[in-house]
Amino acid sequence: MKMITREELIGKLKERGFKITPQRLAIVNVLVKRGHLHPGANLILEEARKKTERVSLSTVYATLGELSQQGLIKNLEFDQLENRCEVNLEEHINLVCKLCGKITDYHIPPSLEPKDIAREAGFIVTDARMEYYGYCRNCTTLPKRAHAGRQIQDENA
Amino acid sequence: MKMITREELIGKLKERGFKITPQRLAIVNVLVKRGHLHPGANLILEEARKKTERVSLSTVYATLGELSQQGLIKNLEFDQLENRCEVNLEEHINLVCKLCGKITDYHIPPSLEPKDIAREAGFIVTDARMEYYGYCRNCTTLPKRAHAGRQIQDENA
DNA sequence: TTTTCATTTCGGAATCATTCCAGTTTAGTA
DNA sequence: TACTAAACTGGAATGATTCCGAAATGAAAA
Repeated sequence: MKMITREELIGKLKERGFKITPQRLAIVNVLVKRGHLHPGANLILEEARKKTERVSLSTVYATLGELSQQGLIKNLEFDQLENRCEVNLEEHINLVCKLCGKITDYHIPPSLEPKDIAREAGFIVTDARMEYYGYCRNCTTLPKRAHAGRQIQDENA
Repeated sequence: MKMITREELIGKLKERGFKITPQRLAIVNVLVKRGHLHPGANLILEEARKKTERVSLSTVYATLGELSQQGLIKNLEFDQLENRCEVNLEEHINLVCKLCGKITDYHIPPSLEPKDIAREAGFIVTDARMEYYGYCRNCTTLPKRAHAGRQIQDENA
Protein backbone atom coordinates (compact mmCIF):
# COMPACT_ATOMS: atom_id res chain seq x y z
CA MET A 1 0.00 0.00 0.00
CA LYS A 2 2.10 2.89 -1.24
CA MET A 3 1.17 6.23 0.24
CA ILE A 4 1.88 9.69 -1.11
CA THR A 5 5.00 11.23 0.41
CA ARG A 6 5.57 14.59 1.98
CA GLU A 7 7.82 15.58 -0.92
CA GLU A 8 5.33 14.59 -3.59
CA LEU A 9 2.60 16.60 -1.91
CA ILE A 10 4.73 19.68 -1.41
CA GLY A 11 6.15 19.38 -4.91
CA LYS A 12 2.70 19.29 -6.46
CA LEU A 13 1.58 22.28 -4.46
CA LYS A 14 4.63 24.29 -5.42
CA GLU A 15 4.38 23.30 -9.04
CA ARG A 16 0.77 24.45 -9.14
CA GLY A 17 1.61 27.88 -7.80
CA PHE A 18 0.69 27.46 -4.17
CA LYS A 19 2.90 29.17 -1.65
CA ILE A 20 4.64 26.92 0.79
CA THR A 21 3.73 28.29 4.18
CA PRO A 22 4.55 26.90 7.61
CA GLN A 23 0.85 26.17 8.07
CA ARG A 24 0.62 24.16 4.90
CA LEU A 25 3.78 22.30 5.76
CA ALA A 26 2.46 21.44 9.19
CA ILE A 27 -0.83 20.21 7.75
CA VAL A 28 0.90 18.18 5.06
CA ASN A 29 3.11 16.63 7.72
CA VAL A 30 0.11 15.50 9.67
CA LEU A 31 -1.55 14.10 6.56
CA VAL A 32 1.55 12.17 5.60
CA LYS A 33 2.25 10.83 9.07
CA ARG A 34 -1.29 10.18 10.18
CA GLY A 35 -3.01 9.64 6.88
CA HIS A 36 -4.10 6.15 7.79
CA LEU A 37 -6.03 7.66 10.69
CA HIS A 38 -8.39 9.39 8.29
CA PRO A 39 -8.00 12.50 10.39
CA GLY A 40 -10.67 15.15 10.72
CA ALA A 41 -10.10 18.90 10.73
CA ASN A 42 -9.84 19.11 14.48
CA LEU A 43 -7.36 16.30 14.85
CA ILE A 44 -5.26 17.86 12.12
CA LEU A 45 -5.38 21.19 13.89
CA GLU A 46 -4.33 19.62 17.16
CA GLU A 47 -1.48 17.64 15.66
CA ALA A 48 -0.26 20.56 13.60
CA ARG A 49 -0.16 22.71 16.70
CA LYS A 50 1.79 20.10 18.63
CA LYS A 51 4.59 20.56 16.16
CA THR A 52 4.86 24.07 17.49
CA GLU A 53 3.19 25.66 14.51
CA ARG A 54 0.78 28.53 14.55
CA VAL A 55 -2.32 27.40 12.67
CA SER A 56 -5.99 28.23 12.79
CA LEU A 57 -8.99 26.02 12.11
CA SER A 58 -9.97 28.19 9.15
CA THR A 59 -6.61 27.49 7.61
CA VAL A 60 -6.96 23.77 8.13
CA TYR A 61 -10.30 23.82 6.33
CA ALA A 62 -8.95 26.00 3.57
CA THR A 63 -5.95 23.78 3.05
CA LEU A 64 -7.96 20.58 3.08
CA GLY A 65 -10.23 22.18 0.51
CA GLU A 66 -7.32 23.08 -1.73
CA LEU A 67 -5.70 19.67 -1.46
CA SER A 68 -8.98 18.02 -2.20
CA GLN A 69 -9.65 20.29 -5.18
CA GLN A 70 -6.21 19.39 -6.45
CA GLY A 71 -7.13 15.74 -6.17
CA LEU A 72 -4.39 15.11 -3.63
CA ILE A 73 -6.71 13.97 -0.87
CA LYS A 74 -10.36 13.02 -0.66
CA ASN A 75 -13.08 14.00 1.75
CA LEU A 76 -15.25 11.49 3.53
CA GLU A 77 -18.49 12.64 5.07
CA PHE A 78 -20.06 11.00 8.04
CA ASP A 79 -23.39 11.24 9.67
CA GLN A 80 -23.29 13.04 12.96
CA LEU A 81 -19.56 13.08 12.96
CA GLU A 82 -16.85 15.38 11.90
CA ASN A 83 -15.83 14.68 8.33
CA ARG A 84 -12.57 12.91 7.76
CA CYS A 85 -10.10 13.13 5.00
CA GLU A 86 -8.50 10.35 3.13
CA VAL A 87 -4.91 10.45 2.00
CA ASN A 88 -4.80 7.04 0.40
CA LEU A 89 -6.24 7.53 -3.06
CA GLU A 90 -5.82 3.98 -4.28
CA GLU A 91 -9.19 2.41 -4.91
CA HIS A 92 -10.30 0.70 -1.77
CA ILE A 93 -13.22 0.18 0.53
CA ASN A 94 -13.40 1.89 3.90
CA LEU A 95 -14.41 -0.56 6.58
CA VAL A 96 -16.13 1.55 9.23
CA CYS A 97 -16.76 -0.18 12.54
CA LYS A 98 -20.17 0.58 13.97
CA LEU A 99 -18.96 0.09 17.52
CA CYS A 100 -15.65 1.82 17.86
CA GLY A 101 -15.74 3.74 14.61
CA LYS A 102 -12.34 2.58 13.48
CA ILE A 103 -11.82 3.00 9.78
CA THR A 104 -9.70 0.44 7.99
CA ASP A 105 -8.75 0.54 4.35
CA TYR A 106 -9.50 -2.65 2.52
CA HIS A 107 -7.85 -3.04 -0.83
CA ILE A 108 -10.04 -4.51 -3.45
CA PRO A 109 -8.07 -6.91 -5.67
CA PRO A 110 -8.83 -10.38 -4.29
CA SER A 111 -12.61 -10.37 -4.38
CA LEU A 112 -15.63 -8.27 -3.75
CA GLU A 113 -17.94 -10.44 -1.70
CA PRO A 114 -18.79 -9.15 1.76
CA LYS A 115 -18.30 -12.65 3.14
CA ASP A 116 -14.76 -12.70 1.86
CA ILE A 117 -14.09 -9.36 3.41
CA ALA A 118 -15.39 -10.60 6.70
CA ARG A 119 -13.15 -13.60 6.51
CA GLU A 120 -10.01 -11.83 5.35
CA ALA A 121 -10.16 -8.67 7.38
CA GLY A 122 -11.99 -10.03 10.37
CA PHE A 123 -14.73 -7.56 9.68
CA ILE A 124 -18.41 -8.37 9.72
CA VAL A 125 -20.29 -6.42 7.09
CA THR A 126 -23.80 -5.38 7.99
CA ASP A 127 -24.22 -2.42 5.71
CA ALA A 128 -22.71 -1.11 2.54
CA ARG A 129 -22.42 2.24 0.92
CA MET A 130 -21.18 2.60 -2.60
CA GLU A 131 -21.30 5.64 -4.75
CA TYR A 132 -19.84 6.44 -8.09
CA TYR A 133 -19.49 10.10 -8.93
CA GLY A 134 -19.20 11.38 -12.44
CA TYR A 135 -21.35 12.64 -15.25
CA CYS A 136 -24.79 11.37 -16.14
CA ARG A 137 -26.17 10.84 -19.59
CA ASN A 138 -27.92 14.19 -19.72
CA CYS A 139 -24.86 16.09 -18.77
CA THR A 140 -22.69 14.40 -21.35
CA THR A 141 -25.27 14.34 -24.14
CA LEU A 142 -26.93 17.72 -23.96
CA PRO A 143 -25.05 20.54 -25.61
CA LYS A 144 -23.40 22.70 -22.91
CA ARG A 145 -25.95 22.30 -20.22
CA ALA A 146 -25.87 25.32 -17.93
CA HIS A 147 -25.73 23.45 -14.66
CA ALA A 148 -27.45 25.65 -12.14
CA GLY A 149 -24.69 25.78 -9.60
CA ARG A 150 -24.38 22.16 -8.62
CA GLN A 151 -27.69 21.82 -6.90
CA ILE A 152 -28.63 18.29 -6.25
CA GLN A 153 -31.68 17.36 -8.14
CA ASP A 154 -33.13 14.10 -9.25
CA GLU A 155 -35.22 12.39 -11.86
CA ASN A 156 -38.57 14.14 -11.77
CA ALA A 157 -41.68 12.14 -11.16
CA MET B 1 -36.69 -3.01 -9.24
CA LYS B 2 -39.34 -3.79 -6.66
CA MET B 3 -39.92 -1.02 -4.19
CA ILE B 4 -41.40 -1.23 -0.73
CA THR B 5 -45.12 -0.38 -0.69
CA ARG B 6 -47.09 1.96 1.46
CA GLU B 7 -48.85 -0.97 3.07
CA GLU B 8 -45.68 -2.85 3.87
CA LEU B 9 -44.20 0.21 5.52
CA ILE B 10 -47.26 1.01 7.57
CA GLY B 11 -47.73 -2.64 8.45
CA LYS B 12 -44.20 -2.91 9.80
CA LEU B 13 -44.59 0.24 11.84
CA LYS B 14 -47.86 -0.89 13.34
CA GLU B 15 -46.54 -4.35 14.05
CA ARG B 16 -43.57 -2.85 15.89
CA GLY B 17 -45.76 -0.78 18.17
CA PHE B 18 -45.55 2.58 16.46
CA LYS B 19 -48.65 4.69 16.42
CA ILE B 20 -50.04 5.46 13.03
CA THR B 21 -50.38 9.20 12.98
CA PRO B 22 -51.40 11.48 10.13
CA GLN B 23 -47.86 12.85 10.10
CA ARG B 24 -46.31 9.43 9.71
CA LEU B 25 -48.79 8.53 7.03
CA ALA B 26 -48.01 11.69 5.12
CA ILE B 27 -44.29 11.07 5.35
CA VAL B 28 -44.63 7.45 4.33
CA ASN B 29 -46.71 8.53 1.37
CA VAL B 30 -43.99 10.84 0.19
CA LEU B 31 -41.35 8.16 0.63
CA VAL B 32 -43.34 5.64 -1.32
CA LYS B 33 -44.29 8.00 -4.13
CA ARG B 34 -41.04 9.90 -4.39
CA GLY B 35 -38.58 7.36 -3.08
CA HIS B 36 -36.63 7.32 -6.31
CA LEU B 37 -35.94 11.00 -5.82
CA HIS B 38 -33.85 10.27 -2.76
CA PRO B 39 -35.68 13.08 -1.00
CA GLY B 40 -34.18 15.18 1.77
CA ALA B 41 -35.94 16.27 4.93
CA ASN B 42 -37.05 19.57 3.47
CA LEU B 43 -38.49 18.10 0.30
CA ILE B 44 -40.35 15.57 2.38
CA LEU B 45 -41.73 18.31 4.58
CA GLU B 46 -42.84 20.31 1.58
CA GLU B 47 -44.51 17.37 -0.13
CA ALA B 48 -46.16 16.17 3.05
CA ARG B 49 -47.61 19.61 3.62
CA LYS B 50 -48.95 19.78 0.09
CA LYS B 51 -51.16 16.85 0.94
CA THR B 52 -52.81 19.17 3.40
CA GLU B 53 -51.18 17.63 6.41
CA ARG B 54 -49.96 19.42 9.44
CA VAL B 55 -46.32 18.37 9.91
CA SER B 56 -43.23 19.94 11.40
CA LEU B 57 -39.64 19.57 10.38
CA SER B 58 -38.80 18.03 13.75
CA THR B 59 -41.33 15.32 13.06
CA VAL B 60 -39.88 14.64 9.64
CA TYR B 61 -36.45 14.17 11.15
CA ALA B 62 -37.82 12.05 13.96
CA THR B 63 -39.73 9.84 11.58
CA LEU B 64 -36.83 9.42 9.21
CA GLY B 65 -34.72 8.47 12.19
CA GLU B 66 -37.22 5.86 13.29
CA LEU B 67 -37.63 4.38 9.83
CA SER B 68 -33.92 4.24 9.42
CA GLN B 69 -33.42 2.61 12.81
CA GLN B 70 -36.02 0.06 11.84
CA GLY B 71 -34.04 -0.64 8.70
CA LEU B 72 -36.87 0.49 6.47
CA ILE B 73 -34.94 3.28 4.80
CA LYS B 74 -31.32 4.34 4.68
CA ASN B 75 -29.64 7.69 5.09
CA LEU B 76 -27.20 9.11 2.59
CA GLU B 77 -24.95 11.93 3.66
CA PHE B 78 -23.59 14.49 1.28
CA ASP B 79 -20.96 17.11 1.53
CA GLN B 80 -22.38 20.59 1.69
CA LEU B 81 -25.81 19.33 0.90
CA GLU B 82 -28.82 18.30 2.82
CA ASN B 83 -28.76 14.60 3.51
CA ARG B 84 -31.06 12.42 1.47
CA CYS B 85 -32.82 9.25 2.29
CA GLU B 86 -32.95 6.13 0.31
CA VAL B 87 -36.04 4.00 0.10
CA ASN B 88 -34.68 1.38 -2.23
CA LEU B 89 -32.80 -1.02 0.00
CA GLU B 90 -31.75 -3.47 -2.66
CA GLU B 91 -27.99 -3.47 -3.01
CA HIS B 92 -27.05 -0.94 -5.63
CA ILE B 93 -24.67 1.85 -6.44
CA ASN B 94 -25.80 5.46 -6.38
CA LEU B 95 -24.61 7.26 -9.46
CA VAL B 96 -24.29 10.89 -8.43
CA CYS B 97 -23.84 13.36 -11.26
CA LYS B 98 -21.23 15.99 -10.51
CA LEU B 99 -22.91 18.50 -12.76
CA CYS B 100 -26.62 18.33 -12.12
CA GLY B 101 -26.49 16.25 -8.97
CA LYS B 102 -28.99 13.73 -10.19
CA ILE B 103 -28.84 10.46 -8.31
CA THR B 104 -29.57 7.31 -10.22
CA ASP B 105 -29.72 3.83 -8.77
CA TYR B 106 -27.58 1.34 -10.60
CA HIS B 107 -28.28 -2.27 -9.82
CA ILE B 108 -25.25 -4.39 -9.49
CA PRO B 109 -25.85 -7.86 -10.98
CA PRO B 110 -24.30 -7.64 -14.45
CA SER B 111 -20.79 -6.50 -13.56
CA LEU B 112 -18.84 -4.17 -11.39
CA GLU B 113 -16.41 -2.43 -13.69
CA PRO B 114 -16.77 1.32 -13.98
CA LYS B 115 -16.35 1.06 -17.72
CA ASP B 116 -19.34 -1.22 -17.94
CA ILE B 117 -21.37 1.14 -15.86
CA ALA B 118 -20.44 3.98 -18.12
CA ARG B 119 -21.52 1.98 -21.14
CA GLU B 120 -24.74 0.61 -19.72
CA ALA B 121 -26.03 3.60 -17.83
CA GLY B 122 -24.49 6.31 -19.94
CA PHE B 123 -22.65 7.49 -16.89
CA ILE B 124 -19.00 8.44 -16.81
CA VAL B 125 -17.37 7.46 -13.56
CA THR B 126 -14.66 9.78 -12.31
CA ASP B 127 -14.80 9.03 -8.62
CA ALA B 128 -15.97 6.25 -6.40
CA ARG B 129 -17.01 5.99 -2.83
CA MET B 130 -17.53 2.63 -1.22
CA GLU B 131 -17.96 1.89 2.43
CA TYR B 132 -18.85 -1.20 4.29
CA TYR B 133 -20.18 -0.73 7.78
CA GLY B 134 -20.13 -3.43 10.39
CA TYR B 135 -17.96 -4.72 13.18
CA CYS B 136 -14.19 -4.81 13.17
CA ARG B 137 -12.02 -7.57 14.53
CA ASN B 138 -11.44 -5.88 17.87
CA CYS B 139 -15.10 -5.36 18.47
CA THR B 140 -15.99 -8.94 17.68
CA THR B 141 -12.99 -10.54 19.38
CA LEU B 142 -12.56 -8.63 22.60
CA PRO B 143 -14.84 -9.66 25.46
CA LYS B 144 -17.56 -7.02 25.90
CA ARG B 145 -15.62 -4.01 24.87
CA ALA B 146 -17.13 -0.93 26.51
CA HIS B 147 -17.38 1.17 23.38
CA ALA B 148 -17.08 4.73 24.60
CA GLY B 149 -20.24 6.06 23.11
CA ARG B 150 -19.62 5.47 19.42
CA GLN B 151 -16.87 7.94 18.98
CA ILE B 152 -15.01 7.51 15.80
CA GLN B 153 -11.47 6.52 16.44
CA ASP B 154 -8.87 4.87 14.35
CA GLU B 155 -5.80 2.68 14.44
CA ASN B 156 -3.25 4.47 16.58
CA ALA B 157 0.14 5.30 15.17
C1' DT C 1 18.88 42.55 0.77
C1' DT C 2 14.89 45.21 0.23
C1' DT C 3 10.58 46.19 -1.96
C1' DT C 4 6.29 44.79 -3.35
C1' DC C 5 1.88 42.68 -3.61
C1' DA C 6 -0.94 38.79 -4.45
C1' DT C 7 -1.70 35.15 -1.59
C1' DT C 8 -2.44 33.37 2.82
C1' DT C 9 -3.73 33.43 7.50
C1' DC C 10 -6.50 34.69 11.35
C1' DG C 11 -10.44 34.65 14.36
C1' DG C 12 -14.81 35.83 15.10
C1' DA C 13 -19.22 36.05 13.11
C1' DA C 14 -22.54 33.75 10.05
C1' DT C 15 -24.67 29.68 8.14
C1' DC C 16 -27.43 25.83 8.12
C1' DA C 17 -28.70 21.04 8.69
C1' DT C 18 -29.86 18.53 12.49
C1' DT C 19 -30.96 17.73 17.41
C1' DC C 20 -32.92 18.89 21.74
C1' DC C 21 -36.49 20.21 24.86
C1' DA C 22 -40.61 21.41 27.45
C1' DG C 23 -45.20 21.90 26.85
C1' DT C 24 -49.32 20.33 24.26
C1' DT C 25 -51.86 17.03 21.60
C1' DT C 26 -53.43 12.52 20.41
C1' DA C 27 -53.73 7.33 18.99
C1' DG C 28 -55.22 3.45 20.69
C1' DT C 29 -56.72 0.78 24.52
C1' DA C 30 -59.93 -0.41 28.30
C1' DT D 1 -65.55 8.30 27.11
C1' DA D 2 -61.39 8.48 29.86
C1' DC D 3 -56.66 7.59 30.26
C1' DT D 4 -51.76 7.49 29.32
C1' DA D 5 -47.71 6.63 26.89
C1' DA D 6 -46.21 8.09 22.67
C1' DA D 7 -46.00 11.66 19.30
C1' DC D 8 -46.02 16.40 17.75
C1' DT D 9 -44.64 21.22 17.79
C1' DG D 10 -41.74 25.26 17.30
C1' DG D 11 -38.21 27.59 19.04
C1' DA D 12 -33.77 27.34 20.97
C1' DA D 13 -29.29 24.92 20.96
C1' DT D 14 -25.60 22.53 18.66
C1' DG D 15 -21.65 22.01 15.99
C1' DA D 16 -19.20 21.46 11.80
C1' DT D 17 -18.09 24.31 8.11
C1' DT D 18 -17.87 28.71 5.57
C1' DC D 19 -17.37 33.57 5.18
C1' DC D 20 -15.08 37.97 5.60
C1' DG D 21 -12.28 42.06 6.48
C1' DA D 22 -7.99 43.09 8.24
C1' DA D 23 -3.21 41.83 9.19
C1' DA D 24 0.75 39.01 7.93
C1' DT D 25 3.90 36.96 4.71
C1' DG D 26 6.13 34.00 0.78
C1' DA D 27 8.65 34.63 -3.01
C1' DA D 28 9.56 37.10 -7.29
C1' DA D 29 11.74 41.21 -8.91
C1' DA D 30 14.67 45.19 -8.20
